[in-house]
Amino acid sequence: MVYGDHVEDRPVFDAASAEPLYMQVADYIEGQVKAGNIARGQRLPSERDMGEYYGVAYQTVRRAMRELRERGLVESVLGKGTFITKK
Amino acid sequence: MVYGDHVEDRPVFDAASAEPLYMQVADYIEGQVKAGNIARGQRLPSERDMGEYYGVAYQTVRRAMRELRERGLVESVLGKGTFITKK
DNA sequence: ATGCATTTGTCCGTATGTATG
DNA sequence: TCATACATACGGACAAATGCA
Repeated sequence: MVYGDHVEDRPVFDAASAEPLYMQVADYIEGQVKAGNIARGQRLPSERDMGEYYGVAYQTVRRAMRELRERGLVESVLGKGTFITKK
Repeated sequence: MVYGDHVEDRPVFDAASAEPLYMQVADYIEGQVKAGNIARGQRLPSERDMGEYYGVAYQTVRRAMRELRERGLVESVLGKGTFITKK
């Protein structure tokens, strides 16, 4: 999947929420995977692209990715990208 | 020496290490020279071949060669190859 | 003299990792 | 949180020099 393809509406994240932005992003992506909208083994868009797409900063996406790595949902490979773990 | 001849086990480089990959490669080759496993004046395998052999990208090998040139351990000649300096 | 293969050299694009303000 | 910069790493493409048939 490439951002630009229309798969679902861009989610709206609330910077004023008690829930940190990066957590909202992480939860959203986890939800997309669990809903089957993002396949296992699939590569996510670059962190920079996700930042633009979601309207949040690069570092916020990085925090979200770190969160997802800790949850075991994704794996990041330097120079290649971030991938949804097989299971 | 050609890679394919068995001289020593392929080293395993750790992409997750704090030590950059190119530095690990450079250090390994310097170690091989100092250990006498690679002779002075000898030509190294091509940078592309070393990349395949070591499981790293061509540009990463190039970076390692630059490091070794700066250390004075090797000299590169366009069209010919990279050679271990006499001293 | 003319190709052809080999090798180093250069550049670009993409991506993650780290650090700073 | 955001913006920016730099380092590291990979992949592809092309150029330049060398050597050989």
